[in-house]
Amino acid sequence: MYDNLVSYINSHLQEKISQKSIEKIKEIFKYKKIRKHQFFLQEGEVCKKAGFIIKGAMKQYTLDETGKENIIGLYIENWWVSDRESMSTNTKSPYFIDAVEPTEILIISKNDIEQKLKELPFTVELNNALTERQAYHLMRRVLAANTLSAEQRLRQLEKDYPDFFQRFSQRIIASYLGMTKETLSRIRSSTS
Amino acid sequence: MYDNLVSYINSHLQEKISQKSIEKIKEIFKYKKIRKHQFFLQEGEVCKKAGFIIKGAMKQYTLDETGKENIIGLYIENWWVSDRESMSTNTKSPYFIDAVEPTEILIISKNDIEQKLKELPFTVELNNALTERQAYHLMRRVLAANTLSAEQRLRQLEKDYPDFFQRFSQRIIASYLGMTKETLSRIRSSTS
DNA sequence: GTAGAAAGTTGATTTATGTCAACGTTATTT
DNA sequence: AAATAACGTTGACATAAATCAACTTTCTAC
Repeated sequence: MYDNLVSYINSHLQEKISQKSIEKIKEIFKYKKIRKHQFFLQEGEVCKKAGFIIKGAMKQYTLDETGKENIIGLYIENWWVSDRESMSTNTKSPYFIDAVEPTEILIISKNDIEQKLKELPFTVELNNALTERQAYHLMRRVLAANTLSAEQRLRQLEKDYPDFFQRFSQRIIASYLGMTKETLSRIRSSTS
Repeated sequence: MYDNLVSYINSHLQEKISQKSIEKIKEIFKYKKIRKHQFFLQEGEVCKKAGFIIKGAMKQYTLDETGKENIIGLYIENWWVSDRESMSTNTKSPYFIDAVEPTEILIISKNDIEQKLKELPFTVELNNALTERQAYHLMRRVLAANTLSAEQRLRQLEKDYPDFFQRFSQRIIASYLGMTKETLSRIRSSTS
């Protein structure tokens, strides 16, 4: 159950974590099943946790006045979900995060992050690596949004994250790419 | 000369840094003047340094085939410039960074970051704080690009970074916001 | 201080993408 | 298995923003 997380951690560090650390991780992270459509985080909450997806898929989004979802994050196995800004600044999150499929997740509370996780030697390095990766990824998306056409953004996603197309509906992918589902459908039907 | 940097560092930490650390900083960071249009980083280079702007303004951008600048970052006093992805992954940068005004900057080399800076107790915490802030900022920009109209994006920038409008030309701001200079001009003239 | 370049403005036109609507298909739920 | 809802496709149309071009104003460099 914790294998994914442990190998994930190892893959982001210079050296493997100790058996003792593994035990600690098993203590701190709680296994949870999340049904489809169930929320991990809701708008207005202050985010008090982070989750590591073992199995399943989730989406992060805002809702506008008309009820339309604006999807800004898609996550599958071996990805983290959280609103780190809300967590670290203690402010209400503008985001919803919910499960797109039945999902299994390892959850750690903000308290445990701050208290128990800090004792583990690898967390600082790991946290740094993850935040940096997230920043690079977001930078690419800003550049894509500012300079690429709808079709080019789609092609980039097909190349970078081909798995997404098996896991998320076109409606969801379209929103993630900042276009309508109709536009996505037309691009696919013309140049498939 | 180092005052800006020291107070910047203090403002991002729980407790003030020691006099000894300040001395160390003065040793490690080199003061440099950069003329207008001079490059801090060019496309194709592996980025080997980071800079802290004391005075002046810089822009970060890619160039497309037609020679058009796609601006993805604008920086003024008390901001950092670097391509951290290039630096940490040792890959060629796709970005140019140059000075928009005569600029004064404190530069630290990658070597010194890895060797000398690591000894200082505050750097890990600081680095984390900065990367997180960058990530939050980028997330806002992705959301803005995907969901806001040209006018709304402009209004958001006017609100968040009013200083930019005194420092950067409309051509530059338009590109940063992902629109043409003509569109920006029209928005400003209609609803000024 | 003048010449040339860059920036900014405005108008006419084009284009990519959004919106609205109708309809068939595929999933879900009970 | 039927009923319902969500998804995906297609067409007609609307619209925000890009493009192209001409022109004025402001910088910048010699």
